[in-house]
Amino acid sequence: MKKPILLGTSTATSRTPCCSKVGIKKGPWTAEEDEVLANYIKIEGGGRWRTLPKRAGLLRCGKSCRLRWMNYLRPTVKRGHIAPDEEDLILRLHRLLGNRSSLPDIHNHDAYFRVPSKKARYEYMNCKIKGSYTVNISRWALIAGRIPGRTDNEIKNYWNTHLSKNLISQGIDPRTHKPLNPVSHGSSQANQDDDDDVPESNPNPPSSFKSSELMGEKTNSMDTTNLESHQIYQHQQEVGDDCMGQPSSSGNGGDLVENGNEDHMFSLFLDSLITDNQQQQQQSNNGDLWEAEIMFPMVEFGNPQNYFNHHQQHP
DNA sequence: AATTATCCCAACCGCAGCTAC
DNA sequence: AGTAGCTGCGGTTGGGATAAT
Repeated sequence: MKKPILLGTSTATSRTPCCSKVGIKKGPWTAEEDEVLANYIKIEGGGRWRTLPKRAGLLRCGKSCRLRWMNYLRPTVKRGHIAPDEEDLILRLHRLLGNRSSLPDIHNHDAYFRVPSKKARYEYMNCKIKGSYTVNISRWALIAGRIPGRTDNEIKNYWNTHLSKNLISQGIDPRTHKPLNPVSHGSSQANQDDDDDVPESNPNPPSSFKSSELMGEKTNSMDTTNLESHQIYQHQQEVGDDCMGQPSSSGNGGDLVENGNEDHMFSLFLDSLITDNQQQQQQSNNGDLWEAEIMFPMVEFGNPQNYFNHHQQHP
């Protein structure tokens, strides 16, 4: 159901709609519109979405243009079925990243299991570096960023229509990746959290897992030499916001070089998590997700570097 | 063959934090 | 400091495609 418009909020009252509803076309795009949009972006570049439709001569709102470009018209977008290895990666990344509401409050580790404030969540998801460099690492975008040619919308749709149902049919809560009926796995674990709405992603968060260590997911490059020979991992560079090389409003084009080391480190860290998660599943009796979750060893590592070092020492 | 049910995904919507002024 | 506009995200919907009856 549609959420009610909160007229009392400052944003709701002050914001003008993204487009004038009068004369704006909605619904499926025609081939002609696609051509106009693609040609325009090819020549003029993307960005400035609000004014782009007028400049391009389209009777669409900017958001619609952006969405059409990002999810369909971009040359790097891959069409077709999700491959099994892609599906596997989506599952593992979703387990690692959890639901949006389970993202840890990085500024208050004691509150790790509580639903973080939206502010904290935003700061976690858009790690702000040195006041000018923000990198969006939201869940679907992050997952999509690991799968070349796939968009966050596609990943999200695939999750909602396929993977979540598969998990439910296996008796697994797709939100928490834990059994829907936790009794069979021991009540102490299942009921340790009084707040039923809060998934228990990582019972032992890294103590120094701070924002500066979470960055660069969508734009970084990576060294895959020490990782599993998974073809997917090797094309991460394609994933970035390819708005024709224009920096986004959030300043993605900022301190990439300056932060390259941390950027690289986080990428390696995430890959380590993925690899480790896969190993845990293999070791846990044909992929018993519940057992693998319990065994997840983030507690051993105070920060991503330690975690990564460990994996290099114990591949 | 016709009708109904279900699936799937492209597209829409509102929200919230950002930057610019 | 306050406000307006921009961007991008997650959640949701509508309708076409397909399957079942």
